[in-house]
Amino acid sequence: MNQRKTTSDVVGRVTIRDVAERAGVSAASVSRVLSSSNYPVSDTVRSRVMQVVRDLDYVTNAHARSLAGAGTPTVAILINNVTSAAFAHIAKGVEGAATLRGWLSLVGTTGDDPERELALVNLMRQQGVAAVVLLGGAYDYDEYQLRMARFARSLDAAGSHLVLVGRPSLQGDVPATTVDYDNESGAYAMAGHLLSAGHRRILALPGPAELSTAQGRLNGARRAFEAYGVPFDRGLVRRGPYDDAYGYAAVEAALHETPDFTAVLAGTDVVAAGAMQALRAAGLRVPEDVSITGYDDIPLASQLTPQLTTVHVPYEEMGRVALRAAADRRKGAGAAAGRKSSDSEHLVLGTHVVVRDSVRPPKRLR
Amino acid sequence: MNQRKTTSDVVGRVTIRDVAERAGVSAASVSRVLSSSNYPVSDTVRSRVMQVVRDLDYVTNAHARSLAGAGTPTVAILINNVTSAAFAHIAKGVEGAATLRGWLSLVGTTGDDPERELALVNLMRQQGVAAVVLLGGAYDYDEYQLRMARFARSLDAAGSHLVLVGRPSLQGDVPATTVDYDNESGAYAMAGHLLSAGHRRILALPGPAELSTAQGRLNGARRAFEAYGVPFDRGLVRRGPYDDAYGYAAVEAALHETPDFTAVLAGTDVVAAGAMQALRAAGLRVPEDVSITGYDDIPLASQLTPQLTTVHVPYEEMGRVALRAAADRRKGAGAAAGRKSSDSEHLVLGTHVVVRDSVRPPKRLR
DNA sequence: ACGGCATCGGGATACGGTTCCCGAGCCGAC
DNA sequence: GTCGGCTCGGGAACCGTATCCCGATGCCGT
Repeated sequence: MNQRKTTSDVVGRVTIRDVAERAGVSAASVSRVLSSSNYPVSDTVRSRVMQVVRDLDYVTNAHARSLAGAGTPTVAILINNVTSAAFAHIAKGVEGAATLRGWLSLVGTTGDDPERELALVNLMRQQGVAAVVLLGGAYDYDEYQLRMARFARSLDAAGSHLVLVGRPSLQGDVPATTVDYDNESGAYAMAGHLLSAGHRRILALPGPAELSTAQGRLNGARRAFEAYGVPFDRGLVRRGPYDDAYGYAAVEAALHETPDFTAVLAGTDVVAAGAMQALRAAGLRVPEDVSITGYDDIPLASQLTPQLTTVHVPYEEMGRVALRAAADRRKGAGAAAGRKSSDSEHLVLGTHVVVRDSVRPPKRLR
Repeated sequence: MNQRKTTSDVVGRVTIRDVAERAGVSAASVSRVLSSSNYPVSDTVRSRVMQVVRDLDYVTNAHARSLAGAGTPTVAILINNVTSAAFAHIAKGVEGAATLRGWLSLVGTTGDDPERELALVNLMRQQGVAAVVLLGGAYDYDEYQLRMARFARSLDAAGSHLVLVGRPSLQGDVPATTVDYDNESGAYAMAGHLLSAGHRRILALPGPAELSTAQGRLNGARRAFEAYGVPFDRGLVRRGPYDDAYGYAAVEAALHETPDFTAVLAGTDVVAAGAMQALRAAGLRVPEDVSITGYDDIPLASQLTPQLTTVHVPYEEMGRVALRAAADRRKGAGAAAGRKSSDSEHLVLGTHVVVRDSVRPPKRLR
C-alpha cells in the first residue's frame, strides 16, 4: 500500500512530475509556472500549482535545470587564503555583485599551490561556471603566463571566462580580463609622501621578491626616490613574506645593522603592524621617533595606534568590477561566434594615499 | 603541421559522445574510464580514451553527473559577512575540510538579512547540497527557532543536513547539528583574570543586547563577579554593535560619566581595538592606566600594541568539526531510512584565555 | 574439443527539468 | 456561418552522464 502518490511518504526527492500529478496538470505547465517565463498560464492552473508546491515544499533541481539549458549562472572565486583581509574584501565585492544579478558564487582556496589551482580551475570548468575569478598576486614566471593562457582558452572554449584580479595580466591575444589597481603609482605616492616629509633614510619592506605586487610596489618607491633625487640604498631593502612576523623581524634586524633609518615603508598594512611592534619593543615611539606607512588600507590600518598612513586600494570595488566585466562579456557572447577584437581586456583602478597619524617629519628636521 | 584537426569545430560543448566517437568506442566506455569505477576496461581502450580526452580538453559535465546520481558532494557556507575575521576562519575550516574530502564549497552572504537567509537556504536546497553550514551569532527570537526548525526539516527531507555554527542550538527533536564553543566559560575566565588582578571597576562592552553570543559573554562575566563577591554595576555596561566604533564611543562616553573604571572587558577583539584607541586619545596608557581584554583571538589581537589578552576561540577547528559532523551523518544515512535517536547533535568546543600584555593590576594596588 | 567462466564493450534507460510543436477551445470579424 | 487568430495545455524530444543488462570474445581445464 505504500504507493508514492500519497505524497506524505515521498520523503526523498519531490520531482516536478509529482507536483504535476498532484495538481492535475502536466509537468510542462508546472515548469512554466515556476520558471517565470512569460508563457501564458491560466490563473486557475497557476494557483493550483503554487498551492501544491507549497504543500510539498518543492524546489526545482538545479542540476536538471542547468542540464536543460536554463540554470543559474555561477561565478567561481579562486582565492589563496580566505583569511587575508584584502582578498576577503575582493571576494565580498564579487559575491555582492553576483548576488545582485542572481548569480551564485562558488569559492575554492588554492593555498598558494599551483597544482591545486589547476585542479580547481578544472573542477570549475566541470561545473560549467559562467566565470572564474582568480584572486591575488601571483609569481610571474614564464610558466605562469603559459598556464594562465591555457586556462583562459579552455574556459573560453567552454563558454566561460577568466578574470584575473590583482595579478599580472596576460600577454598576447588571450581571452581573459584583468582587473588591477595602480600598484606602482600608489607606492610612488606613498614613498613621495615620506620623502616630502623630509625622510631620506627609509627602510623598505616590499615583501617577497618574486611576487608581482611586491615588485610593483618596490618599483614605485624607487621611482619616487629618483624623482626626489635621493639615492636609493639597496641595503635598506629587506624582503620577506607578507606577514607581521616579517615586519617584526626585518625591523629588528635593521635596528642592529642600519639603525639610521627614520621611516619604514611597509609593503602591506599587516607588515606595518609587525614593524610597529618591533619599534615599540625597541623603545622607539611611532611616529615621534620613526614614521611608518602601510599599503592596502584594510580595517587594521585604522585600528592600530597610531592610525596608519597607507595606500587605499579599492579591493571591494575591484571585485565588483571583475564580476561586471564577466557578466558583460557573457551577455555580449550571444551575438556571434566570431571573436571581437576586444578579446582581452585590462581594467585599472586608481589608488590614493590615506593620510592618518603614523608619519611625521624626521626628528632632526623638527 | 600542428593542426588541431577536427577539434577546432567543436567550439562549445565537448560531450562524452564526441570523445567516444573520436576514440572509436562507446560513451559507456568513456564514462567508465573517467569515473574511476572499478569496472574492467582494457588498456587499449583506456589509453585511447585518455588520449582523446587530452586532445579535446574534455571535462565531464558536473550537472549531468549529479543528475545521473554520481556527482561531487557540495557544502554550502552561509555567512553574514565575509570580511569578519572570525567568520572567515570558520569558513576556512569548513572549506579546508571539504576540500580534503573532495567536496565543493558554495558560499553565500546573508548580510544579517533573514529574508536573504531564507532565500539562500532554498537556493542551496535546489543545488542539492550535501550540507548547509550556517555561521554566526543569531538573534534568538522565538521566530528564529521556528525558522531554523523548518530549514532543518526541509533539508533533512531532501537528504541534506543543517549545521549551525556559533549559533543557539535548536530545541526539540530537530534534525540539525550545532557546533558551538564554550562562550560563557570563556567570558567567565576572562573576567576572572581581571578580577584576580585586582580590578573591581570594570567597564563591560558585551556587544548588542539581542545577539546570542553577546548575552552569553555578559552572563559569564556576571557569574565571575558573583564568584569573586564583587558587585556587578550595571552602570558600567554599555551595549552596541560589534565594531571598533562602538568600542571607541563607549569608552569615550564612560570616560565622562563613570571615569573610575580601571579595566575594559570588551566583547570582541575589534571592540577592544576601538576602546584602546579611545583611551589613547584621552591620554591614558594601556595597560599602565587601564587594562583591556578582548574576545576571539583573531590575528588583530596580537597585532595591537600592547598585544591583547583575550579569549581564544577555536574558529577554524569549529569549521572543520562542522564539516566532519555533516559528512559523518551523510555516510550514516545510507544505512536505513529509519531515523536514529541521535537526530540532533550538539558539539561544544573549549575556549581558553590567552595572556598577553594588555592587563596589569590596577594602579592603586601597585 | 568443448563447456564454462571471467573479461570487457555496447545499447538502452533513467536522472529531472525546459522547451518546441501541435492541437483544442474560444472569440470576434467578415 | 465560417474562418482566422489568440490563448493555453499537453506530449515528446532533448540536455550529458552513469549504470544496468546482455552479448561477444578469449582462455582455461578436463
